[in-house]
Amino acid sequence: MTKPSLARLHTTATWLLYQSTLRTDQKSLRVISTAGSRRYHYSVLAALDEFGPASQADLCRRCDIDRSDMNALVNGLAKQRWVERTPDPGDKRRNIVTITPAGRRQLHRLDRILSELDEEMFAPLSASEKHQLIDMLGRILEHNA
Amino acid sequence: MTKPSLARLHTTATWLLYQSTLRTDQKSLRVISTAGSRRYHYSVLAALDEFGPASQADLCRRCDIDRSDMNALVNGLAKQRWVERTPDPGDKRRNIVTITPAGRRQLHRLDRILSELDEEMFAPLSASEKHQLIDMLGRILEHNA
DNA sequence: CGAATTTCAGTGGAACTGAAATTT
DNA sequence: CAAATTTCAGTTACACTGAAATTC
Repeated sequence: MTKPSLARLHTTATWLLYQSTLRTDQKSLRVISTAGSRRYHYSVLAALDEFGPASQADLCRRCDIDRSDMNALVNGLAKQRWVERTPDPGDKRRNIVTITPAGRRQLHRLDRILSELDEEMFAPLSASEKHQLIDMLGRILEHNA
Repeated sequence: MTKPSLARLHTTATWLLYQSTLRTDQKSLRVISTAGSRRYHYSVLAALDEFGPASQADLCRRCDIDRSDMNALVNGLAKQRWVERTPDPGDKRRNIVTITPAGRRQLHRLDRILSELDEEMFAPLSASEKHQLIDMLGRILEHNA
């Protein structure tokens, strides 16, 4: 579909942000699901890869994901054998979640398809513009945290 | 919550776009609902204000909203007396949707609170940066339409 | 005791799909 | 007949809430 031509919607950043996300999101969800994953598989696997094994609560804080959703996420990841969930011997409340070699492969698969998609969807921007966009979004994110 | 510190997520525009929107959206939904509206009340009322009475299908095309959702939207707007839905005498398949004076007042209310919010949420950006962001998002929107 | 962790049940707005009924 | 419009029923992913059970 073409973008709406409504004057006032086109001058509000919130609206443009929402609509842009809607469109980039549809595409990214499509390629993520063809890879057998969901959106947040990426951030959880990335967190485990970057910081090592962690409890679910740690992952929640690190990825900014709700505890309920994290539970369901780890269920799904464990079913695919992309992570292992083992009880923490030092603290019986906790699970320790660890990424598996297969999980790392899936992470790299997601790395690849998502960066391809990123290039495709932001193709109209020059390299410096894209860099600037990333910088601005990061600041917006922090400001509205 | 603070933003996740994951390295790769912070360099992908798609991800930052999604996360930024998530946060700006929570706030805008909150103020919209305190005004008694839903997100798309704004675009539908704006379209009626800007282009005059229209059929539901016209509104769908103009606002890029699904026909099912448009139906529900017009139901809600009509219940609040912000629009009137009358059969088109010239084409019995169609409804003609018209904005009421109360609808115009609601539109201006939404205009006000949304532009205030827009300023607040994008406060970290300078005027020229914000202008540039709006320009870039518009191009992304068109490119991924 | 209070606080943290995991887990489960459920809610709500949103985007979308498919199909029926009517009219052009 | 095909195409357009409205309407309804239902699905899906997601963000979130509340609460229970366990452990620190």
